[in-house]
Amino acid sequence: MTETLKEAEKSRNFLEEIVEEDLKSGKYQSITTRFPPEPNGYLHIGHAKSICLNFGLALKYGGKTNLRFDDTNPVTEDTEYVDSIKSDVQWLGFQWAKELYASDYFDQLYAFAVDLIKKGFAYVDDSTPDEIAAQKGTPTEPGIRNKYSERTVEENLQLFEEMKAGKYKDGEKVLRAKIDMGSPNMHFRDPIMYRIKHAHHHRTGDKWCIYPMYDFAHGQSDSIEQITHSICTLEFIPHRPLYEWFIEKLDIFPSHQYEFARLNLTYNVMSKRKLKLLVADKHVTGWDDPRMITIAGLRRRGYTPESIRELCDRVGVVKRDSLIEMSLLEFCIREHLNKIALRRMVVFDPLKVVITNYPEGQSEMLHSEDNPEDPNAGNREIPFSRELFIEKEDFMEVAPKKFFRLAPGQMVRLKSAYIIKCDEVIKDAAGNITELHCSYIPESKSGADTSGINVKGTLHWVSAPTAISCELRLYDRLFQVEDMLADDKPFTESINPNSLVIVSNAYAEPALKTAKFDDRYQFLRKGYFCLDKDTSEEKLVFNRTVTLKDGWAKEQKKG
RNA sequence: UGCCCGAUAGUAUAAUGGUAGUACAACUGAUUUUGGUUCAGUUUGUCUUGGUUCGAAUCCAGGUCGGGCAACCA
Repeated sequence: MTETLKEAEKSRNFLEEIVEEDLKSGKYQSITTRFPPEPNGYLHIGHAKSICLNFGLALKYGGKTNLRFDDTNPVTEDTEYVDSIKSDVQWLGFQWAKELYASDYFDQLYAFAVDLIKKGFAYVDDSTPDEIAAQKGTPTEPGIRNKYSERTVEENLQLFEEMKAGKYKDGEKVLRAKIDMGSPNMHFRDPIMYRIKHAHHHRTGDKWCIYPMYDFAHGQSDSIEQITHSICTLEFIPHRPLYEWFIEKLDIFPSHQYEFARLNLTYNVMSKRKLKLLVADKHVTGWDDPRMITIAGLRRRGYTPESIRELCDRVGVVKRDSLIEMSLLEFCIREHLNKIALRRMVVFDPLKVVITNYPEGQSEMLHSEDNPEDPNAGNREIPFSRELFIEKEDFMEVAPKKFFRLAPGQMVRLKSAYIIKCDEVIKDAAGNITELHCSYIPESKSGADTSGINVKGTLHWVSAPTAISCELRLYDRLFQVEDMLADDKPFTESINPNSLVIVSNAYAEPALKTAKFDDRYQFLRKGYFCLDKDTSEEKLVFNRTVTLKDGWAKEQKKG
């Protein structure tokens, strides 16, 4: 074990420090956390950070984590989202102790509300939403209490029961906590606990027409489950005193809330509302469009759970806002894919090459490693013949001196095959290059090279007679603005028009005919790819997960 | 002009009163049958002003800057 690794092990984030202290002091024998999504959209990579944190903490310290759906607003929620969330959490590699729903606690929550009414801490308010907002004051001016706050306990009890019984229409009445209309914390100005919604709930059906607000559901749900560490994002900090107030007045298990900074990524939006809009307005093909930073999108794009967990590990857990560079996510996926991806050759933009000194009709099978990083990955055979395809961009008629590829009179190696020399450039009447005539060095066969020739460049290639056609989907960032949160424009105006480029007819080596959905591929010198679900009998479709780092592109930029 | 958070290289994070370190990014170079990988190296940092202290990124005070809070959303 190296010195630096020891150091790294010693370094704990602030939540780990809190948990360790709580365990050490005997405050808790073991910890329980929860991941509490609202089933109103698909999970994104920001949720992945929360998932890794909540499940990771419990895993590290021998505790449990519940998956609890915060389903207190029936009009936005749906079982489609419940299903997707469950499968995404599992795909990320985590297993919850219990699958729970805030709606499981509706009866208990109602009883809690009755308890608070009896204690004089809650009242039924008939004001309209506008009136309530007006009476709330502003951050710099205190609010005012209305006459409804003076209702008796008996009156409140009866009215609340009538609300539950469906006697009133949506918005006609609310139940409010009686706290402090002059509090500098806006959340203390008699927050709404229950509102009337005659809406069908995805789990409780039509049993209820009143639903608890987040503030009156979350802390108590935590408490019911005996959550020891309730971890949420920074914007809930002002809610914490209220979270504690309800628990104290109800005199129930004291869960505690801790806040960390949500994950932000450059060139991305991290808001369910915005992601939903991208789907609804068809800027993308769906929640699992490979350009989306949803878990489903990343999965389809070819990201591995390992790489996403690695990112969440690396970004850290702190209380200050941050914006993580996409290059870190790309580093994480390249690091993993480099280890596991099977190497294959695919020509995106073909240029025909005829090996003039290779006999017509002849062919041979060449051996190549499936992954040079992993000797256990095995080998495959690649056909070689007189007619090949190489990448158009790998040939230049007039080449700069650092161009280590093909040019008239120049030699390159064909990966796992022979060294070839470009003898002649064939053009059509319009002057376009149609093919290259090259000669190969028979003694330069890969693995048995006795030619003594050293070449700077190695190209990928595909034998023409056995090439198979496939479609390639090349993805780029969905947005053009680095910091989307700081951007004033409507976010849809920053969409990258080139976020998807389709190569409809690329040539692949025959081994890809049997490509599998779970396998990851590196198309040599091009990038990492995976099979897309749109693949059919007639057509193979591959998604580009991420490009390879491109040193040549950098060199060119320098001019 | 209220209240609550926060501030360490380009980005992110560590140092818990005692040598400012790590990763990503960038840049050099070596290796390479992927201009990939790998390896070696370089550049860049404690918001500010005071105070406490032998000693401050760390503690205290003022300021500056950034974020959040006035949904019958979560």
